[in-house]
Amino acid sequence: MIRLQEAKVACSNCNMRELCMPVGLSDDEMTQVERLISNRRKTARGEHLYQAGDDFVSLFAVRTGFFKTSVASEDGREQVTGFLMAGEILGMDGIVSDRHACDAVALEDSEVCVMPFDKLEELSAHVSSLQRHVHKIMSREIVRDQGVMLLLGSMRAEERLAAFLLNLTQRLQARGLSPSNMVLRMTREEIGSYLGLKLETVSRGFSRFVNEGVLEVQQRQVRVLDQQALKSIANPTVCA
Amino acid sequence: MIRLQEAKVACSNCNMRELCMPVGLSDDEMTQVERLISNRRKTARGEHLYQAGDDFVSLFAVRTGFFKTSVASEDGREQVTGFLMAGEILGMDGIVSDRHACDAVALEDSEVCVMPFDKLEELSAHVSSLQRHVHKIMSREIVRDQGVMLLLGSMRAEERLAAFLLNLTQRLQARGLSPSNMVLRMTREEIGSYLGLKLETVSRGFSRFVNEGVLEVQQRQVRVLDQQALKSIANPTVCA
DNA sequence: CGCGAGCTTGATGCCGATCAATGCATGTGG
DNA sequence: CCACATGCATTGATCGGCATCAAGCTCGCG
Repeated sequence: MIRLQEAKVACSNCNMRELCMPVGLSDDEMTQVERLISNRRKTARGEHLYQAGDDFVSLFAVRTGFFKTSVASEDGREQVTGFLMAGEILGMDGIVSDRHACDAVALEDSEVCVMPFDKLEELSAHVSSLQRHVHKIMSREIVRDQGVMLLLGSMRAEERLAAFLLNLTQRLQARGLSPSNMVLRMTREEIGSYLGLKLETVSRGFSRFVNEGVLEVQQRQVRVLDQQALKSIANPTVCA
Repeated sequence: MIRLQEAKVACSNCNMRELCMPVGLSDDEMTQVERLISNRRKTARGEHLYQAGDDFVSLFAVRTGFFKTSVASEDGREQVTGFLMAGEILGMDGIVSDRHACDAVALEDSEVCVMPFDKLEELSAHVSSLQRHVHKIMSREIVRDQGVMLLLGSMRAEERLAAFLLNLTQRLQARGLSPSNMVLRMTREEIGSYLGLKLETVSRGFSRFVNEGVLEVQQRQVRVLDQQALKSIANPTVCA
């Protein structure tokens, strides 16, 4: 009889493998990694995976679903710092002080693989490709953040929006999904927070793109009609 | 006879030690770390320590001097992503793709300790406190970047400027320097780029703070007269 | 069905960008 | 030592993009 517990999906079979797992592991090493992350956790839409101030114990790999991360200033302003989809890693903000520095909230019912960080460190001391992988994941996050700074510091509203949409299409494509047809998991307000804009500005941007024939938008359903146009908007001088 | 080569300053004697070195190393481990970073490099004011696209080989610890890091969009806009002073670590942007993703430029004559990254990984596999330290340094950078996003995405011009000055005072204080008396190493334009503002706006902000009795400013010489006022400007609701 | 959360769209206003002129310090060559 | 150039900073005037305020719309859901 099948257990009522969720059926285990091993990393070696996981279709997100190439996104969150180092390549070139031996069978033995793979087994060790699978033991490390044998634990899973479901997070319902709207629930926190963790909050600022929580003890840091584990990193999380998104298996299914969609998350946002956000930081709040002391006076209550919230800044969305990222949107995360399957195969991406959450929680690295907590390493430095053993407490999480931001909130992570599921924007739809989601499931993550739990990776206890002390175990991850221990194993990566013996498996150099895993060690390298951990470093690359953290470095990737640093580079991504620099890109967001560039966006927030030097782009105008419609450029930001175009860059945001392009980024989404690329990440969907990397997962074998349609890059032109997507359902946004977040509200206009959350997009605005991420992009340093008000929700009305985001909405107007979408409307403008629709009028220009770049997008079709129906609520959160977005279809990219002219990816090239998006690129030229996001990066005017190069693509004009 | 003393060698004309620079006299070696061992990490164990370096006054930046507690900033860039893990605590609790045994003598033997400390020796290994010192061997790892035995190499130094001087960078004259205005010169690049590295540029976007350069092969990534090493991390760098600032020994003396001052750096900025910046990313450029394809159409040439530049965004300053950080200012680095003694004891801080440069180069982690290069790990993910084995190429540097940003530029690092010395804003005054500077010297860095060179830490070959493959050696650092090898050693950190054997010295767990070093491994942990590397992770913390990268995590700290991620958290810092989130703070900059919050600043760029949700603060107004004078709030940004106040937060920037407060951050500088804190870092100077951590180095045993006067938190109230500082010489800015960067131009108004570079401050503006970092804060997502134009240089005129930065200048006007300084002038306003001077009128309000919060600062004294003479060119790049800045004296903080009222740190509490700066805090209440940076974070209006909490400190008002 | 009716409520409420989220979205769109319009009117207005303000903050910071832009444009422009001047000031100031440093350096360089006559 | 002065004349001039150059880079950086300050300050004023004006402009424009996005925020703000406000009203109505859509859709999912109890």
